[in-house]
Amino acid sequence: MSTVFKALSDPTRRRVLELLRERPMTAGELAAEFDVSKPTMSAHFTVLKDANLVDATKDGKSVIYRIKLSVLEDALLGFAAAFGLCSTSDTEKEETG
Amino acid sequence: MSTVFKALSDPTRRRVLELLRERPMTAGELAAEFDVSKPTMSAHFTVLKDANLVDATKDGKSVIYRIKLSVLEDALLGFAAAFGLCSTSDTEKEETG
DNA sequence: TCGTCAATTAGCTAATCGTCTAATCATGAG
DNA sequence: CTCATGATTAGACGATTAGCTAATTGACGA
Repeated sequence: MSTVFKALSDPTRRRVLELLRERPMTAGELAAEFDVSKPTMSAHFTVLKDANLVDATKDGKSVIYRIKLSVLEDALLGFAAAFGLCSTSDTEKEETG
Repeated sequence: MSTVFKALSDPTRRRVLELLRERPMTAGELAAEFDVSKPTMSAHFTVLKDANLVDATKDGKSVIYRIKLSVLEDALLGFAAAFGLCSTSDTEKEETG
């Protein structure tokens, strides 16, 4: 949980996720969208991988990154539901204490 | 946005929010729930205040903290909605498109 | 086997974070 | 005013973070 929020706390990484929401992209394609060096982007990818928010698969010389929406959903909506902020079908509960 | 996610990235601060979800509490009451020093807790409160996730009001010698659910909701659900994970503005309704 | 390209690792720096103790501020009681 | 209490500020310290350049790895094509 901490790793997810930590990953989301950086604007660059949030933007990466938004880009991946459109379609899977290679590390190079993603890096081209930002003003920082490729090694820096690689570090961001590692943070996202550690948070289990993206999936990396090798394709020839490239690495294709895909967003894992279910993990993002679990973290965000699960946490929100704990505060009664969202009704995720089965996650609604009544804290009687 | 970054400040909110950064605030949520620490387990102590998430727990503070969960406690405040039950009822408003003073800094001392909150600090008593954790194993860290009061100045450390005060620093956590500052992070939460900077993220606009809590509100602090002075009451005599004490300071009462209250959660600002609407801000948490805005950040979490707003971001989730950007990924099609939750309905945009109707928390009652199902997906409207 | 080489050379090239995509990506990551290695090594470094500056800044930020979480934590502590000690000191300070602010309020209410005597 | 003086003291005690609740809370924050000041200052320090180790760990982590985001960033860079340079070097390395891994997968092609010639």
